[in-house]
Amino acid sequence: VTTETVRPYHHGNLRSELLEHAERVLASRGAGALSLRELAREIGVSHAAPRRHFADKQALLDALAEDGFDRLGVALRSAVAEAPAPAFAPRLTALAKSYIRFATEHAALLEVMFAVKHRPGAGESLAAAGERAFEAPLALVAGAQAAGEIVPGDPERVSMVAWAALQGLAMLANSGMIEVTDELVAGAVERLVLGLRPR
Amino acid sequence: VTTETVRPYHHGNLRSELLEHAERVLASRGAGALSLRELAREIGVSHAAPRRHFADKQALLDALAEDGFDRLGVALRSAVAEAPAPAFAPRLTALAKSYIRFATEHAALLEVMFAVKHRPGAGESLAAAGERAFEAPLALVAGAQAAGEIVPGDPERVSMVAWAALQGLAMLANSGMIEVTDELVAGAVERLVLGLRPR
DNA sequence: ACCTGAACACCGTTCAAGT
DNA sequence: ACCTGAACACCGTTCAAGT
Repeated sequence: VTTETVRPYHHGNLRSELLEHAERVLASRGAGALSLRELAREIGVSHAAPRRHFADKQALLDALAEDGFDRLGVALRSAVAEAPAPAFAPRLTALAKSYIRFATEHAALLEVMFAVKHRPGAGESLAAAGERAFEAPLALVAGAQAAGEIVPGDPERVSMVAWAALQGLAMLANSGMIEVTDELVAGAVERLVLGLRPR
Repeated sequence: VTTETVRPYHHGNLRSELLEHAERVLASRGAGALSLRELAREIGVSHAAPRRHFADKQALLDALAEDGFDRLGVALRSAVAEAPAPAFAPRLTALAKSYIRFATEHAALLEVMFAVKHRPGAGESLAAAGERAFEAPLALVAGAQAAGEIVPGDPERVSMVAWAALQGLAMLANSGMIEVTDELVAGAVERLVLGLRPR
């Protein structure tokens, strides 16, 4: 009996504490440093305990990715809302800067989010989270199409180039091959907008 | 004394055999399945033997990445050379298709090539290989600029959007989030070319 | 329902010793 | 110079057993 609070046998919120610690490891030491045993050790629980909440390591990674998509969605939504002007170009610029910021500030998380092969099983709820994150960008494109600001056609198809370009910029930046500045992002968006002009 | 050839104590070309086996594992089971011990086992050498040729696992991955960049460079060079017409658009299309083909056919290798953080140390020769791979695309852009086909300016900066877009398409395809067809690539290139038009 | 402890089959890395 | 064998400190996963 010490002054410390006694750890109950039933931890109570092990799942969320695992995710919390995992995110800290991800941010500070990268995806490669994630170890279920270490997480359990730090939380003060047996190495087999996480098994109750995540079937395996991949399940934990999927949960982290899902959470990441949710947070990305919030960032993108507010970026569109807070853009300096309601026209397409300024909004896409705001979106792009927000996306690049998120990607570079959460490099390891992004790696997990876009890890090769969204598994067919877990893909269910993870894919849904991914789609939700990109609702704001899609709505922006659809709106600009309705206003005749950009080329018509399937919004997903039309916005694919822009989406891919941002994804690529983020990735190249994170792998240390280029340095992404707000200026470079603005220039890239300018060309993307030109490419999407009607006619 | 059997009919088998006797394994000499000094293997002779352990380094290249390690790389060869590693690439097979990469292609068939992904980067996560790569194990130095397993490679050594399959080659028939002790688990400590690879240490002589690769300081650690990362050194092997770096060597694989460097080789990957070399092969990508070959593919891109011949794509430009074999394009249907010498103008910018058809050549960029050929380049894009070749890039996407390489990326999707060697998904795990691409993952290794663009793994987060090109380490400061090994980056030396790896970064050089990366730059060599993109010489052909850069030359294409510079040539098109000289011919007045696309906007002037630093070729690296000008081609960044296109490069990033292709990288993004490849990555999204590899992570199973989109399906990349030749048609989609052609459409993306079309918009990129429009965005690069002078004026 | 949730967690523990021991066990299994792996890892990467190091290092004295062999040829 | 190049490789081996044993050792160290880890992993993820499984499963009977505890509370």
